[in-house]
Amino acid sequence: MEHTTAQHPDDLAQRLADSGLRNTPQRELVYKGILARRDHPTAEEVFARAKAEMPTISLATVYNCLETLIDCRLVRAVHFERAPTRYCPNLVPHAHFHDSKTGATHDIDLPDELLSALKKLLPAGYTADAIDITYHGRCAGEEKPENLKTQN
Amino acid sequence: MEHTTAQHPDDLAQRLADSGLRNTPQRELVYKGILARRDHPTAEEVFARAKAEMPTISLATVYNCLETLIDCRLVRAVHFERAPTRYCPNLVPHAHFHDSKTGATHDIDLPDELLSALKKLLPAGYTADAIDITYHGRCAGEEKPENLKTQN
DNA sequence: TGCTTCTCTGGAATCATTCTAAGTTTAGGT
DNA sequence: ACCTAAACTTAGAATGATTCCAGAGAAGCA
Repeated sequence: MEHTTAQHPDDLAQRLADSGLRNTPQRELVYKGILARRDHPTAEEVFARAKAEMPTISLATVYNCLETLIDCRLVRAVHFERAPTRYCPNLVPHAHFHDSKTGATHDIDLPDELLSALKKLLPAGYTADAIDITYHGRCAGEEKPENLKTQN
Repeated sequence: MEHTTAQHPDDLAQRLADSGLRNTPQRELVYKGILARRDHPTAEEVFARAKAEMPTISLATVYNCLETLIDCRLVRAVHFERAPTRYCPNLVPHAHFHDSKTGATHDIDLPDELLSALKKLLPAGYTADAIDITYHGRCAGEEKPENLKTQN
């Protein structure tokens, strides 16, 4: 459970340096693509955003960069069933609400009490490093958005 | 959130009939394979168990039967990251603890209070049909089991 | 019995992701 | 400045779980 909040492109260089990694244009671009909108993009979507600025960037590089960002704890991977992995720059512990109609994803903040209540459910000897929580349902007033290029 | 408890091979015929589906040897076998052990097998593992009794059964059929069992609410699909889907005959609302060393999976019962506390976190207008909760961590006293054919 | 529908099956197809091998860049040491 | 090793990027091949497909089998019922 990591509470650090970065959220800013400038933090990237620092975090990379801390991990003994290099700051590259590709990594900046990928991070920027995730930070640009809080819409939990897939690798393909990040790829598309990056490509707009650097047409030569490859999908493999996007995957590599995403992996790096996760290692640096600047980004979290989010999974819904076996759908393509989504990437999230919100580092505060939170759950995800997944709208089954529109496919939109919303962050839900988790109070500390709730997290510790969850941990209390574990039998003796069990240690949780992380708890993933996903709500599946519908949120009113959110019809399928006209422009869903980056949604779903 | 479905609370019905079936857990017995005999319930299969009834549930299938209720859904207007046929009871077939393959469906019985697949269900039996999941009920046999509470070890959250993958489709491949269920396939292996079924094949032992019916060598002609195909993997596609196992996938079909699993889908059917899920539709009948006799089985739940469980996902850990993008690893192969696992299948679970425990229908009582519960979370999963995933041991990151051994890969073993344990059910964790969820008190109703906790589920309603979780639902209270949702903004107005959000309705959750289901909440998936997964713990990632280690449980003491469980070294990598000697025989891990069906684990991990 | 014959037809229609539901199932099963093997193999091909899909698709996100990872791997590979080769080319490029970079930080340091000289 | 120059060289080298290590870190990066890239395109394309490979992987692997799952789904699709088209044909063959059973089962219910008119």
